[in-house]
Amino acid sequence: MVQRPRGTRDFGPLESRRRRLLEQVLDVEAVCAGFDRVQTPIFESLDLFTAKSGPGVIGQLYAFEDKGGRPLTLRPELTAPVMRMIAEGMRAEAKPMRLAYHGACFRYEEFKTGRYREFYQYGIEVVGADGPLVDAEVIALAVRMLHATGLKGWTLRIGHVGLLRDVLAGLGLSAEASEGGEAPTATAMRLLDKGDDAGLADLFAAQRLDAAGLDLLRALGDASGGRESIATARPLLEAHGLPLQALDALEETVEALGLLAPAPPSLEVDLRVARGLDYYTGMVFEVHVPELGGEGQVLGGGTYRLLHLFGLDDLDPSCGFGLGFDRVLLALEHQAEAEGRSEVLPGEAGPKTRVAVVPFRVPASAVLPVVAGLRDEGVVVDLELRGRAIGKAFSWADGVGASHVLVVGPRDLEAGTGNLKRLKDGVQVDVALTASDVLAALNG
RNA sequence: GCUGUGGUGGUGUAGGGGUUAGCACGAGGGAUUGUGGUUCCCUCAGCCCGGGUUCAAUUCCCGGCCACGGCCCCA
Repeated sequence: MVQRPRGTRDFGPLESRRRRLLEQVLDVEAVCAGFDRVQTPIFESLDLFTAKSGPGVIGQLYAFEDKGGRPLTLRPELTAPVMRMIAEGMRAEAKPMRLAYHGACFRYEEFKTGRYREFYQYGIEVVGADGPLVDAEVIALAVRMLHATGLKGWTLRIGHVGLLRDVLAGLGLSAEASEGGEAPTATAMRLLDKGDDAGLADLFAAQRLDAAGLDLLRALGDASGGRESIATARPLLEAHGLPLQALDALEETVEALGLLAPAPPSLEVDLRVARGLDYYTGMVFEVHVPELGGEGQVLGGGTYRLLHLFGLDDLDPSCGFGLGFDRVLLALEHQAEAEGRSEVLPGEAGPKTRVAVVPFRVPASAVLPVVAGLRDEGVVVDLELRGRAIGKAFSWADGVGASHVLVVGPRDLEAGTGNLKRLKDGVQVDVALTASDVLAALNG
């Protein structure tokens, strides 16, 4: 028995329908916010990702060579390919560009719930503009999308790595990497993001820095909560003579967000959010759900500089986010189960009218015109293909989820009619064998 | 990368060193050659893979693979 490769999944009819619905829900929000869908190849040049993330990523890539020896890889994410596409063919587009995308990505790593080797990402990018209003538009779209999916209980955390870097530099931490190590600021941001206070204290001691700086970081951490934390942070920064522009921008963003999107179930302005990636330069944000344990982050993004890698310095910085399609779906499924709902997304059960047409001991050609005619009208029609006995035909119709059965046997054929039975209550009527008559009976 | 638990028909399960490996749902056929979702009968189909211990392994041991969790990581 050949099995599917580790970390991959099959999606049956119900799951497929659910996935298409979720994608549609996200698309509606993206389109209404002026975003256009784009698509990039499933595989790319290996260089594209090593340029963005360093050579260390190769270990987690499905990398290979084609027959000409060209180094390629299945894409591990979608942001870099979209940036590449912009550099390659969208230089003449009106700016800023609002792009949305969805597709499979591949990472070779241990998989578990919410984490697969083949996984799906939905994302958007605003390219060619930056500032508090852009940030607000991006977060607002994320909020509107999650809101539209019906997801509950999620937490939005907004931070600002530019602000954080200012603070750390102001406290005397160097942004320069020591030989073979990471920069002290980067270490500090990682520790802050994890909430590792002891680690921070060690770092300050090792760097021979004033422990008063630690107190400031703790105070900023304590200031994290709702949007009022911005007001709390302001005097703290002022007291240390640190710049306030980033904080002002963040305040403007949060204010605009409140006007552009419904209030999230929980909002935290948390200046410790660091996202761990060094190409983020300004506002950063992420969304967590409680259902997924350690894999609870379902969305993340922010303002970043990547276009300069493609010679488009003038388009930096940009802003966007990636949404973990699989994780959002998992969280929705968990929530539906907890509430005893069988439908995870509305409408996933399929069409309510579905006609099973059974040619019973008559040539199938006698019913084919009405099958085609009904399909022309957009009715979902199943045709019995195995010449089953009448009783079995009904069992089959029930099994495929038909709402009605249209039986055409010798007697009907002679009269030019068929017998339409509504399975729900067993009501039967004879109808002429034309699409319009059957349709009328279905609606009546 | 570390670590915990588990793998019996398609699905869900019972059992257990020697068994006709049980049950339910499912699928196919029949009772019922023009009316299903009730009933009855028949059929289909299973001990994850490899090695070891043993007269004998689906059962015990080791390894692998797969699945489900918790850390590390997560562009």
